[in-house]
Amino acid sequence: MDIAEVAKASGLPSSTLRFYEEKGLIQSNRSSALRRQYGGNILERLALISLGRNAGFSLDEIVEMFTPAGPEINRVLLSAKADELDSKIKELTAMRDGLRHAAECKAPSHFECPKFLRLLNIAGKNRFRQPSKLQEKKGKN
Amino acid sequence: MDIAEVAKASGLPSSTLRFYEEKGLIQSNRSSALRRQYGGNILERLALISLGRNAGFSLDEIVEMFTPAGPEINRVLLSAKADELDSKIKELTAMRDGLRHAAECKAPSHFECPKFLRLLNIAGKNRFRQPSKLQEKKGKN
DNA sequence: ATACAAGTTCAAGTCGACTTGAAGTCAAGC
DNA sequence: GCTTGACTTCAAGTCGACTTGAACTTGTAT
Repeated sequence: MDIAEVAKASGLPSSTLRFYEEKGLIQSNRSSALRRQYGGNILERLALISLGRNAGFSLDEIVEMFTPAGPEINRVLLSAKADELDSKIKELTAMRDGLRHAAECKAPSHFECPKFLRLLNIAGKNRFRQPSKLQEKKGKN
Repeated sequence: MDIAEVAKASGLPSSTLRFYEEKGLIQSNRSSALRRQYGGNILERLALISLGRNAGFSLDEIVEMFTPAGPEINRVLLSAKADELDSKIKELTAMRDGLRHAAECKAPSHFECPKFLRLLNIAGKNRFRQPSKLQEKKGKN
């Protein structure tokens, strides 16, 4: 597959594909002179990347997961990420319920409805400055 | 409360408080010459903002929710946001389960384990380019 | 042979959410 | 009356994830 095909099939612009390659997220072999050619698993890989991004991972984190740097490290990382997702899910659930309520509540300002606030407080364990933002500062090299 | 107190109580640097004010997220009355003074509800408001950010709303979206621009519009917006959160929650849940499995799975590369991939595909309804990124392009005036 | 489309590199620009820096204001303490 | 320290404004910088632009090479069509 050449870059245009992959771009079309994935919906990603070719600039993004080049950028991902530069970041080490995907690979290509240069068939002819300098043109990129992609293998059949490229779409699956891109889907995975997109999924990871959707779940809140940074590109750097996704790179780390792809390359099994250390066998132990990755498992720990994965578990930790799962835990983060778990609390994020709880938060979003509370937020969703709060929003649903607010959409039906007749309080003048949604954000001042006591029921709404109570719902939100469930998620508000980590108020203000979120301590784990799902992507930590990572300081590459 | 002056800005230092709010900063300490909220954990937000004063630069952020000024920035939020500029964006219209919070207000202050200038007591003495030019120094900001904040009312008692400021912390609640900041908590709400933080919560919204955590849930994936942009600052512009949060501003819109605070100001009841049109009574109908906001309800619709809120419902729509709740729906978005709902699908996001489903995605994250699948991702979390996938990660949990991967953390225990003995496949060489986690992202190549078929069970992991199957789990992820549940979330993969919207593969690649995510169509609603939870923050839409909004083009302010 | 030449034009053209599609690829390439590399540098710079964009966007949201802040942060940082320079330069100035002001009340309080010495 | 002058320093100090906490505030102020405004401009510019940062960071991640891309996008855009300029300049260049290549394979195919005319």
